Amino acid sequence: MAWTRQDPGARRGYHHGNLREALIDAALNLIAQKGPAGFTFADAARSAGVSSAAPYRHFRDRDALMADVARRGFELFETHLEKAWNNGQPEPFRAFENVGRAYLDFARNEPAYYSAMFEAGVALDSDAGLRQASERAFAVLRRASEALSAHAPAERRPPALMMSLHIWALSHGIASLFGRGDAGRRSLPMSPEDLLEAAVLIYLRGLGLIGER
Amino acid sequence: MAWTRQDPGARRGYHHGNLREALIDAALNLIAQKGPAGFTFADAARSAGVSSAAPYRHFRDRDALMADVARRGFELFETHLEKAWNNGQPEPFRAFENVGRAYLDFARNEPAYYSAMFEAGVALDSDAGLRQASERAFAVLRRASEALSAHAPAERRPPALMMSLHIWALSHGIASLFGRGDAGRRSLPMSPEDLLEAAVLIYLRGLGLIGER
DNA sequence: TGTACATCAGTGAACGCGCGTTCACTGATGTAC
DNA sequence: TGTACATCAGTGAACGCGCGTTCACTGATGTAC
Repeated sequence: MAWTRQDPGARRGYHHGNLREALIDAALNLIAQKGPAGFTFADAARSAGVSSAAPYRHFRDRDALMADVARRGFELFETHLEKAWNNGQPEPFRAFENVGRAYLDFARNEPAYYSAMFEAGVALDSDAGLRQASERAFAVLRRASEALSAHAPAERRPPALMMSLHIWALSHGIASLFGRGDAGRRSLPMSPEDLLEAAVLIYLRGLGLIGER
Repeated sequence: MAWTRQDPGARRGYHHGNLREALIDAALNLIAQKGPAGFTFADAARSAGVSSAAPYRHFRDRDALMADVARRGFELFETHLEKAWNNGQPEPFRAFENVGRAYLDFARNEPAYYSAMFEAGVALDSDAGLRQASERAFAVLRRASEALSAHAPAERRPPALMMSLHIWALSHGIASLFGRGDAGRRSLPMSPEDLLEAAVLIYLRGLGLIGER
């Protein structure tokens, strides 16, 4: 837990040095432990080893902190998805599946970010940067869908926006129902990854983007 | 707000008469207004017009109340889905789409139940009846998938369990991302219903359960 | 290089508030005879 | 039908607690000259 700097001796002097980051790390830990509703402003201050008044130097209130966590989450999410898509390399269909897997990986490995992004009830309009970050993450799905859609004959090319919304909803549904790290609320006869992969294959076949097996 | 019996004059005497129900109604209202984390045990008591100690006669704590709300939600959900499925009448594919629409309707019209069921972090094991109710609701999707799957030629009949999990995840994903009453967080170029219907059609085509348009 | 000063980023004490929970109590209801 | 009694379902006062927030303050840092 070195990053939370609970140890006063670790500080460089009177000033914390990096309190803003430390508060965000503390929030992530607390969300991961107790759920998106399970942390307070005072909690975060305590974890970071500062007085309960200190966070007000960096965030207006708990919601502002939460919104910042969500924004960072979307930015991280975007880079993960982008890396998985890898410009459609080595091959678009394979890359598309990698994106799906990256989606589930993120939900599982970063449950705190995922909660803040999708479950904490943070209003997307609360911060312009937040909405932008959210849209940039979605844009990766959209670009991937476009690249795949372009493989279809022109006369029956599926609309890429709709396609990306479908994939998003499917991934999100599987992630929130079955794919979370801690809870794992419902048991499954297969892994969330296999479940998603099967669904995407069926869906793409339905679009005529891949052959009849 | 007659159902919350805020008016002391409406009570029949010293006893409330129906406090358990009133507390659940109060919880539903408060969840709908302020989100699943946005109500307290004391809040519910106040809404029902009783002292803050009264709820302890009916629920162990706030979580127990929440679990009961979720259980009732699943039961209501089941009856809605069952009614929409209507034993596959008048025709299985049409009935299947009705189930999808009923799913979204429920999420939109009963956001408080939906929150308690899927977003409040209620552990399914906290109550045996809760898990059962949850499974019975899912069983409707499963039966519908089986009926549809049976339409395929025996040698390439899709596994109904997987199919129902896919439909569930898709519906849940669309409902939570786009289909909620109050927030409506993300705007769409089409209605959630149309989005789901399109996805289901593509999916069923991918399974070979409906023809190539 | 040194000094004076402005600004920044913390402290810690204080406050009001609402929540959860317990407790002895009491009015209302149901039932045995 | 009436009475005595047990049980049920509330009251209301009290408590300790932690949260959010404000405030005057002060040590640390940066910068102009």
